[in-house]
Amino acid sequence: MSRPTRATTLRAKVRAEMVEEIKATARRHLAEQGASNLSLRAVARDMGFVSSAIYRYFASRDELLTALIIDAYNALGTAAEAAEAAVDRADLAGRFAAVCHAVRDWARANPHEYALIYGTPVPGYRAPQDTIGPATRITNLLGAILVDGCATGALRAPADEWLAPTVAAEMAHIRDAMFPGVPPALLARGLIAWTQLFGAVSFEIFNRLDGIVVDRDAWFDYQVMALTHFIGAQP
Amino acid sequence: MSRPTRATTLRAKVRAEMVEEIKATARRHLAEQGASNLSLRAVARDMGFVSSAIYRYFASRDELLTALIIDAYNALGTAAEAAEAAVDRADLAGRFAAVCHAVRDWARANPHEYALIYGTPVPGYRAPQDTIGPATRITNLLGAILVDGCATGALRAPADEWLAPTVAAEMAHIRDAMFPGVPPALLARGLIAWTQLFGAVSFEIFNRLDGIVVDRDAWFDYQVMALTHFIGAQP
DNA sequence: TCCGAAACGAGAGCACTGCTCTCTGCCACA
DNA sequence: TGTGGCAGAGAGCAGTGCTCTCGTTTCGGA
Repeated sequence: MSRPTRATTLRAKVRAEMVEEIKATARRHLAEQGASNLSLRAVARDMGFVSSAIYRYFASRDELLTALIIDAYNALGTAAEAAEAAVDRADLAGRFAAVCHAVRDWARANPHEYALIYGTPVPGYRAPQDTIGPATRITNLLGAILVDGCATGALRAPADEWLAPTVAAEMAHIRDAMFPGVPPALLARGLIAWTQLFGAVSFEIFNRLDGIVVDRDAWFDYQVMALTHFIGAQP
Repeated sequence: MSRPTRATTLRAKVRAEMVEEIKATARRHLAEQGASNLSLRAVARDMGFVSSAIYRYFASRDELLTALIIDAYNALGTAAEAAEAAVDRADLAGRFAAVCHAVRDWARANPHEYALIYGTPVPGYRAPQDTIGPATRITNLLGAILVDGCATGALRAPADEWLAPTVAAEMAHIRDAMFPGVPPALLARGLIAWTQLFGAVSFEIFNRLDGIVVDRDAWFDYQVMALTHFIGAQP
């Protein structure tokens, strides 16, 4: 305990690099064959050693998948945050569109990783505690747009909206916990926008649009426009 | 060729029953463990015979899954059609709500089957031709509401909508092929409603709402209400 | 009514999977 | 500098999808 966790002993550093390398290889396999076919043995083989060696770094296949899930959430979050940060703070519609397009672009570039985090939950269910932090980066980003809009007066509650009492109460609770100053009726619309964003991206990534919509870019733009209007932001 | 296909020879009948029994058993396993863990051997074992016997009826595990997918589409379609048919034809909002609630109810009652058809596409991708017919029953139902509304004048194109030329052209094409009389701008909204419906149900079924929304019924009602308004139907 | 063909289920076997356990060599650390 | 602990190898277990072969049963056309 004298000099206990010398943050990075050489051994720890090598180990961390190994972990990264395994994840990178697994990610490559993922991109080629999807999550359900991800084989620990194949990953090990690909790296030139035997399958049991992987278990020095990940206790199980599920643990590897969980690590990939967390990385995916973070990659998506980073991409969206970067895109949103590049837009003028006062341009709420622009910020919203930036998030939407960043999510879609990342999903199209990494469809299997997107499926990993926004597709069917694979086993009974997973989502250990470690994943919820990275998972909320997108919602925080969207929520911040509402908060800023309300703070400057650019956004206000939709006039003629009626919320069921329980819904209104839940929205108020979320507002108090995370998004100060956003009226329940507006927050509800924000939640719908969040749902719709991932619904739209999932439909595209999971081939629901095949044979229906050809110009996917234009169609997505239209959907973003509709959502922008729905939350009351001025384009 | 004299009495050639005596539609149901005894053998054919027994065979068909066997197929149904295998599917039923597989469906049971599915409900317990999800699609990725569905084991042909386990299904066979459960039915009291050896795994190779299954291959007399299904050429592969994927073929069994495809059969289950088609059944799932049909079960969902039947449920939605029945619910919608029970509503007064002139009550467009009621018909729309009936479809939405039927989809959600069926999904909650059969989450793994829902995941099978609206979750991540499992292998590289499948969706053989046989699945697209049953898959369109919901869209036809939703489209018919728009068609009827336009025919009676209860629905009209949203006034201030601007569609990109390619989107407008694609909507016009879909209208001509399937939904006569529905203006492009309204059809586009209908497509968004369709996307949003399954986006909302998927979010609920795939646990995205955990820790966010408690009263799922009220929340879904609210979403349906917003969509009803969005397509211009009077509640 | 009878016989050939077709269908059927059993069983062994192949190549693969995740995971465990044991063994050995080596090297970073105290 | 000596060594404890870590890394990787390898064998092995139980499970998977799928193939092939082999008797048996049973259907149905002549």
